[in-house]
Amino acid sequence: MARIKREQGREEKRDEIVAAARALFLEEGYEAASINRLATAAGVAPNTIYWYFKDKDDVLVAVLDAEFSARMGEYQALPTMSSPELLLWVVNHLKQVSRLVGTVHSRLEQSPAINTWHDRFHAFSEQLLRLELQKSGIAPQKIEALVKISVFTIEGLLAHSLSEEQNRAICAALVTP
Amino acid sequence: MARIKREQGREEKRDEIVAAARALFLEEGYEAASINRLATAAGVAPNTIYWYFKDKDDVLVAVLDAEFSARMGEYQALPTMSSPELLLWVVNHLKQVSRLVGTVHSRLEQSPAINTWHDRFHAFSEQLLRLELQKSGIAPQKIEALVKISVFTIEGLLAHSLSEEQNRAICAALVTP
DNA sequence: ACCTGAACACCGTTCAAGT
DNA sequence: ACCTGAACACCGTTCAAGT
Repeated sequence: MARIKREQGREEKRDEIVAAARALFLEEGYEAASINRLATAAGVAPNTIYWYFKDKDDVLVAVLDAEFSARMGEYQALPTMSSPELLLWVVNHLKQVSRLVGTVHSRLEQSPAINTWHDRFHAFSEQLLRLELQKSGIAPQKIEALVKISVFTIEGLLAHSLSEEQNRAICAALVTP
Repeated sequence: MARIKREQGREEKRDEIVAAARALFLEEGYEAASINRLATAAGVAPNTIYWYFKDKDDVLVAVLDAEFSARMGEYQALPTMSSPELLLWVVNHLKQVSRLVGTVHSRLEQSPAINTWHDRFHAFSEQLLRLELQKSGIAPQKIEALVKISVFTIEGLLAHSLSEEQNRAICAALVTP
């Protein structure tokens, strides 16, 4: 009993740190959000972070995991859409966490953990896109190239923010050749 | 006379630091290449760097400028190519400095100087691409979207390294819809 | 004008010590 | 098991002092 209660307490504390980290990483960016500031925001001593996480990148992975499972629910509850509409929805949705997307790309080289997370996320996203493009009747031999081009375009739209009209035109041009 | 000679000496010293920085940034990455290591490589004291450059990002801008003007010559001396061939040439060429490309994107938020350089480079590259696409007879109303998609795809190919065949297929799919 | 030694305020992380 | 104060080795940058 006591053991179970203690375990729950641990999970909750961890979640608090993750929530504080998500907010800080989005508001100030990963680099500017020091362990010191994060610890203050979460109400613990700086080195306490290391009781719950291996290092700073491990905190980032936890934030990404939480974000991913939170947003997957919304995706699955989505009504049927055309392919360009769907792409635009994804772009606008990810735009709210585009700072995290940028951080992931900038940490790829230096953190194997982030790299692994990134690979998994890409494989997952590409599979979703592949199914979507198959449904919309694209020529099969072009699908693989189009999947990559679409993913790269989504990343580009997130990194260099354009107007809503430009986003729309680009998503439309992608899937209607 | 003496003044001119001293000015040349300054330029040469600056160029030496830039050359050392280019090598270090490519070998170890911008973040890992500390001012200390850079100073050692260039044979000066760490704070001497600050006599020639405003800050570390200013060194990066100097490296980018040098790289840009060095590579522009090769581009202009290029024989006539089809659009997909040209895209592939650019990708393979930029791949040799893809670490610099990644660094630029990861510093965009934190450095106004890098941001300015990045904007200029994008404007320049997009103009080249626009002319190229006009020559190859793409429908005019689709050119702007295709320019962006092409740029984003080039960036994607540099960031996530794929096989040569995949690169070729993707470049071909881009300009032959 | 050019260069430096020494210091500054920070960073992520570790460790011995407490409960 | 959980948390901390104090320290470690680094970082980019600044400044007073030298030539």
